[in-house]
Amino acid sequence: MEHYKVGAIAEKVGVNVETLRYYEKIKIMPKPKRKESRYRFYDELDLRRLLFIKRAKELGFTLKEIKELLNLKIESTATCGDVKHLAEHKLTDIEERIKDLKNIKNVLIKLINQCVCEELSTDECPILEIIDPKT
Amino acid sequence: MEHYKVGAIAEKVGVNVETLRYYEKIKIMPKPKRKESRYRFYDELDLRRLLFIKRAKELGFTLKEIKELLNLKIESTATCGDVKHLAEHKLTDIEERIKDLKNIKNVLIKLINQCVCEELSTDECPILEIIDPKT
DNA sequence: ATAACATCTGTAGTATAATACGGAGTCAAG
DNA sequence: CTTGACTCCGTATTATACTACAGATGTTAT
Repeated sequence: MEHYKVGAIAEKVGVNVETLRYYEKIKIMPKPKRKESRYRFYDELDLRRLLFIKRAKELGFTLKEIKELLNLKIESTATCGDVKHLAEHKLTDIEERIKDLKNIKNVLIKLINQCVCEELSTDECPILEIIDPKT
Repeated sequence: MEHYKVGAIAEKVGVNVETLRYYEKIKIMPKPKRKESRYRFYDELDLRRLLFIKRAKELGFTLKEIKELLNLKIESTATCGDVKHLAEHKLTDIEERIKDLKNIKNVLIKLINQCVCEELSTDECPILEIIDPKT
């Protein structure tokens, strides 16, 4: 199994070393193993987790929400319903995000295609169509 | 044309009155008209703009990025190429976001379907499949 | 073996995006 | 015509998410 010192994993993912310590403190990353030197050592699973956190943040999730996403797993029949409920809620949220991003995408495509330098309506912002597109 | 005092538009959109003043200060919302009372008055266009800002923020854009999106418009042949370039860049970004959100969506769906309370693999986090799905 | 560099801990500081507060002016209902 | 709600402005404070620093210890390349 591959393993990384804090500086190596930080560089690989493109975050600051201090960020890793911070994530450990707020318990979004687990406490890594230590060598006799007391240095932190991370593995592939940590790497994937960190990559996920980074991307989810870019997608607009807070660290709190990301923590929830990462803790979604079915542990027993007892909690199964709760987890399912939470996951369904997240799913709805994500479907709405996708929908809205697709709207933005369409407006951008229109904007780019208009960009053949035709005459255009004065100073109207095409982006505003996103929220309330002209039918 | 409909018009709103600051409290009215704030409530309609679901933001704080102070937030509107803040957006004005950082120039992401334009300076609204004032009545003799010096009260701010907003119109439908302001409303749409504010709604867009709110949603774009939830989608993970910073206020700086949202400002850029809102300023995307083709003003003259001179800047046409630049705007097109910027818009294309944003488009790529948005397409990647959609792709990643769809991955998360698929994992959540799988998770929800597993939720018929079958026996499940120990304590593996299914969410980690998102970044690097098992082929 | 001795620089140069990485990591350790704890604490302090920063950037972004609000959010709150104080004291004064404005509006609208009874 | 006053009283309570709304708005004004400037400034201060807060929450989130880092980011930097200091001083000590551990590692590595020559």
